[in-house]
Amino acid sequence: MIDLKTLRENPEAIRHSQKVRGEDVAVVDLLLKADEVSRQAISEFEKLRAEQNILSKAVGAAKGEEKAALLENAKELANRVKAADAKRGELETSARELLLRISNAIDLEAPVGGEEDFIVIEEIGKPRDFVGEGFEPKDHVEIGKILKAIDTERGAKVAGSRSYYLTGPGAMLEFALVNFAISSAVKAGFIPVIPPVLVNPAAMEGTGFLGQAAENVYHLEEDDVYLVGTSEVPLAAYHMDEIVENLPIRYAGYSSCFRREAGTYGKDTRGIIRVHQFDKVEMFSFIKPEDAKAEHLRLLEWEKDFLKAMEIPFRVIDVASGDLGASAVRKFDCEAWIPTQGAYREVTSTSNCTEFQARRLNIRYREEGATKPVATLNGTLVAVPRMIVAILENHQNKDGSVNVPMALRPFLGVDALVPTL
RNA sequence: GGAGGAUUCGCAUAGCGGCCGAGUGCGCACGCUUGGAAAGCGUGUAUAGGGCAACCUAUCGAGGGUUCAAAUCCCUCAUCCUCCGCCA
Repeated sequence: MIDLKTLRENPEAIRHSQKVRGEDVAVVDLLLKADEVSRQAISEFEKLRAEQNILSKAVGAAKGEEKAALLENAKELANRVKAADAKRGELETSARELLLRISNAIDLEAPVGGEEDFIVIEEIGKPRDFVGEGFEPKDHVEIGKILKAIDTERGAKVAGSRSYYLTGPGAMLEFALVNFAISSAVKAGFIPVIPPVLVNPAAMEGTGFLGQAAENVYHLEEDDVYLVGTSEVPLAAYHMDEIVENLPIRYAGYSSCFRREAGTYGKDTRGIIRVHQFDKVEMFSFIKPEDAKAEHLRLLEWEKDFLKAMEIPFRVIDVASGDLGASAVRKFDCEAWIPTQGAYREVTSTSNCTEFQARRLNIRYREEGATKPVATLNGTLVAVPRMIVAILENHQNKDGSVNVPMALRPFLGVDALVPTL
């Protein structure tokens, strides 16, 4: 949620933000009006309430006839207070609803436009020349089959489309990736966390996943809990309703992630690029707002380090305004080169959410006696299936074996994955 | 799933329907004292909204209700603890 005071002072900035995001601009002025009306109602209620408090005390002190007379007044006043309170409640609720519909005020440095309007910030590493090497690269499904590492057919049999088994070397690869990721994160000062993946509505709502993103979230109706699509949710909500100290606080969460992938029927139907369930190590920072931009670049740097360690060619893009989540003011994606698609595909992503999530979740820190909302940022360290895709495809050999990146070898215990009979 | 008990200011606790936004202890901050420290003494110590301010308003797990007035009475829910049952 955005800051109302800032909105009152500079509504134009929010109007502009809504516009470049391709979202409703009119809601800004509706909110301004609703805010004014509700504040008026609050002050009316408070005035009456103050009167009532005084009168009530008088009733308590009075005796006999005098008391009876005061009670008469007090009853009448109580009704007016009740009415004013109800009105206040209604107006506050409607103002809040409008407030929750407004996305975070975009970073003016973010490129303007839609999904296609990203800016490539840099390209790191060079795609391999498979033609020059004299063979046609196989896609990860095929290699996965040869290595007995990925089983999408049985995944579909048991769990439906977009499901898979990681077996043998595939499973070992996950453990190696996760162990490498966590140990790197710990070295960098992150606190490793295994969070709950089943969360209550407050956590889901507070992180902004019940808005436009709601259709991609699994909801268990009987118990009114949600399966998280990312550990960002439980990590952000971890400090809900708290005043935190010793910023920055950095967590590296390892969890399963669940996504309905509604409305993606035609896309990425082959393989494990887009799946309903996967494991991920996510970085999450709580930091002073003035340090958020610098932290965003640090998170990006850690993501780049990981991809470099995986020896995978990739590029970094600055995602355009229309393609940002509601909480993010700016987002950088790292896209790995996928040889069989001849394209860069998103493997990690980092967002600066400034104080947007913290305001909703009521997470603050102290500064000069006052409390202020913290800034929150998140970034993927490794999303396992997509990283496996990138590794298998980029490091494959003609015979279907796959070289293991140097950094992973200590964790995997082998230099190459080779087909077995 | 069943039966009890609990939830108050960072922690531990007190709290009669009006004198309770709330006492006490600990902790913390500042001051006095001291050569310095401890002890002792004193003062302060929740959050949020509104107002230039004095100040006002709200919040005693959450939400409803009764009442002129609710931390206190009633209802619903959540969480925690103990016991029983069941399962890991």
